[in-house]
Amino acid sequence: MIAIGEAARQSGVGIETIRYYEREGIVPRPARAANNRRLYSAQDVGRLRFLKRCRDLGFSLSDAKALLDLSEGGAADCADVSALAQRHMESVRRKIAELQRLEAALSELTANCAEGSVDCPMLSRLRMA
Amino acid sequence: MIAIGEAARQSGVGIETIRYYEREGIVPRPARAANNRRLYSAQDVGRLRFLKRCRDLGFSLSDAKALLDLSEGGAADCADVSALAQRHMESVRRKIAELQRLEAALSELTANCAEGSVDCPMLSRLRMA
DNA sequence: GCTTGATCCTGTAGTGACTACAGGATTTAT
DNA sequence: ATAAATCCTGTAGTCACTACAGGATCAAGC
Repeated sequence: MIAIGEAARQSGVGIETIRYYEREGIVPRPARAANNRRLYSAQDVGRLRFLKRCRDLGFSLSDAKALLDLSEGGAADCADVSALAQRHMESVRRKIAELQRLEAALSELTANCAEGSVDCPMLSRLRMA
Repeated sequence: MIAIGEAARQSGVGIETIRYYEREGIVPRPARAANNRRLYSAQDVGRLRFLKRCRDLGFSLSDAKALLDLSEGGAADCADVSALAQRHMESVRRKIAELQRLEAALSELTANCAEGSVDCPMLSRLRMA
């Protein structure tokens, strides 16, 4: 059993974030030492590492929690996991498309910029009625 | 001079958002009718439309405010505008790259999924020590 | 035994950019 | 006269943390 600082180091999840996950019920309340300090088992650290990986993959915290629950539930519902991941992938793809739209628009707006024209072409486009 | 609802319709900025911009000092306080209701001029609506376009291009509210200030300052500093836009474009490109990384990782993780294997391959990867 | 620094605790408030009420006043249309 | 729409102020909620404040405890070195 290790202290919260060591659990943070081993899992990659920050100390304050671990306490936040506990408050939010994302992870179970850990054991406590006689001095009231939190004590984490290897399984606790495993849960935190799992959550960290989900977050790094862009899953929302509630999706990460759902995946964790699926992972700990006896039946490893691969289909459920896959569906969740597919939905997330589609949202990632939509975000990429949206950002590419932004990039194209910005690129076009700034194209005629910095040519020393009297009125900045980007600003006039943004001002258009 | 028009009421806030009409200003919202004409600018595309929501009523609550307009009041929020006013509270935050993004736009000047508008005129008021005798009954204390806000009254917007064509210039006010123009400012809101300008901000809406900046936000739709992904600029932060403070960047949008900076662009608005540049737009209203006498000297249309095209170079400043361009620099701001370039910085924003780079952040957009970084976000695209990050999301593409996510997409690739998700795609790889789900590749072997839904094959009816005993243990879901995505979950086991997320659980790895 | 004492000091110093590291670590831990609880609880609260801040972030960005809105959004959603609550509870009330006034205006417009029927 | 009444009903529906619009407006007002003020506060709280969203997401996922992050940053304190203010204190307690612990470990290491002298």
